[in-house]
Amino acid sequence: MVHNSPFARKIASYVQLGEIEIQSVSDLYRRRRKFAPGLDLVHQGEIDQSAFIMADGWAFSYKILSDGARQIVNFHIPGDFLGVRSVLFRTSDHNVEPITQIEASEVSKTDLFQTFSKTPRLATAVLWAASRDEAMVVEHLVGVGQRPAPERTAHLILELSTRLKLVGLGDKTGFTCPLTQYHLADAMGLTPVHVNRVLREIREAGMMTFQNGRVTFDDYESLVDFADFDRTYLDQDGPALKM
Amino acid sequence: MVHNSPFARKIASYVQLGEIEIQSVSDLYRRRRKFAPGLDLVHQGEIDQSAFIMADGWAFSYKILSDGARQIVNFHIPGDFLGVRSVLFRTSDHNVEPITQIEASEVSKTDLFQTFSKTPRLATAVLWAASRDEAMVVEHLVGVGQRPAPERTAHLILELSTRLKLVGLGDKTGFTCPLTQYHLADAMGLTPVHVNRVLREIREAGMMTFQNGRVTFDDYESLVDFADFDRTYLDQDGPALKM
DNA sequence: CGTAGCTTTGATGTAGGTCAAGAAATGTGG
DNA sequence: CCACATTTCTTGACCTACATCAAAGCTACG
Repeated sequence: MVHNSPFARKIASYVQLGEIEIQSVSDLYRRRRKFAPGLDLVHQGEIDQSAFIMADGWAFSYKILSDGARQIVNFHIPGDFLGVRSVLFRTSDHNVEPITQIEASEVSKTDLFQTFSKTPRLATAVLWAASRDEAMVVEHLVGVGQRPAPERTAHLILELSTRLKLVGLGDKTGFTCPLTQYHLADAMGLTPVHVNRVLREIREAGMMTFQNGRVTFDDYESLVDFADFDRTYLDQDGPALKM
Repeated sequence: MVHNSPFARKIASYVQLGEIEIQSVSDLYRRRRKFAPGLDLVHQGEIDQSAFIMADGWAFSYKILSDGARQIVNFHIPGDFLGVRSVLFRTSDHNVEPITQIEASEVSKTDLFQTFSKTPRLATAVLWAASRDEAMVVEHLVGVGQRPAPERTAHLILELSTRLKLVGLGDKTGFTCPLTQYHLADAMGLTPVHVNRVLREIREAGMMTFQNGRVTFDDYESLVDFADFDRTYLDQDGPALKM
């Protein structure tokens, strides 16, 4: 039922859902639409932006510099609630583009605020998710600023794996992954050519294989070790619910 | 009076402050303490963290990797409200260290929520400030990922200048700046040695001088141009107040 | 079944890192 | 207010991680 949706599954792992919350989630969830790959669903500078709950597929948010360089800020997978910030506060300062065909529910500002006042617990969960996203951006900054390319790559893949496992996509052995090496490159501030070499290196070290739309962990433990990946990162110890 | 404080000044530029709001701000503001440079006021992993309103001095938030590398995530100046995220949601995932001696008001979780329910307009302003901080982190990621060192450096300094001007510190000619080249290096993912060379280059190009605790703009227009600095970045067109 | 988007590899270039060491500045105790 | 210590800054010589340029082989799907 509702709990089968990635969003509900994720939310439920943060807060105990009661009758009303389940109803609200299911309301938000019902109005799903499909979006084609490559067509931005959020763009920079737009006002009165909606938020989106991702139900299926992959997307990414990014910024473009005047010289055409693209920095991918984060990837979005099923269960993600994206654009909370733009909705709450003003114009969007970034773009969001689907990688695959995606299914997402558009949540208007009004809907969001109504849901918030009806079900404060849900509001907490949503804001908690937003705060998790922020932590991820910080982690990306740390990676790009301080980690060498191979470790950075391993770290990014492990982060994705962790997030995917939380919504029931993929497991310890690997996951299905529609990203191209160009996506990885723009997320990590590297060239596609170098990403390719780094992936080969990691593969030849027997740690992980990124090929044919699939990531396979050949030695998960070594990879975690190599990337210096914090296992508690993205762990939900739950939000400050007692408030 | 109250409006002379950097925090009130900044908040007032977002929302119209009424009687009650001014009172609240002034309440929060009164309980100031001094903190010595070098002693972290927030550390990673700590729970039930307070937020802080910076009244005077400079600080920075950062993360340390296991190999000792440090990534500075942002600098904090008077008027900044820091730690909103940690307070609202859980344990802190980063550290905050004062650069100079600072004066800051500690705002407990309880205080914050009380203020929020008493003065919703203030809540909006605070969340808006938090969202601005997030935008800055994204911009830092873009810089570290895509901009060459000289442009990156120019951009960071211009960002600081813009923020400082908003709270009445510094002007078009420059600002007082307690940052060392080590700070700049760790914020930008460069070595101090290279930062030094880049600063020289920028200085010799007649654009800006970073010396003796002061940044001087020798040719502001060229610098903005060189850094591809968006003049509307950090502009407050105001939050979504009509809600 | 062709053409456009990916991936892979090689040869070569360069931005920025590392190592080293002296010069300024800044701070501290007497 | 001066010696001395420590932290910053600056510069030079050299090195490496990653970029650039180029081209060939894959894959996919219209």
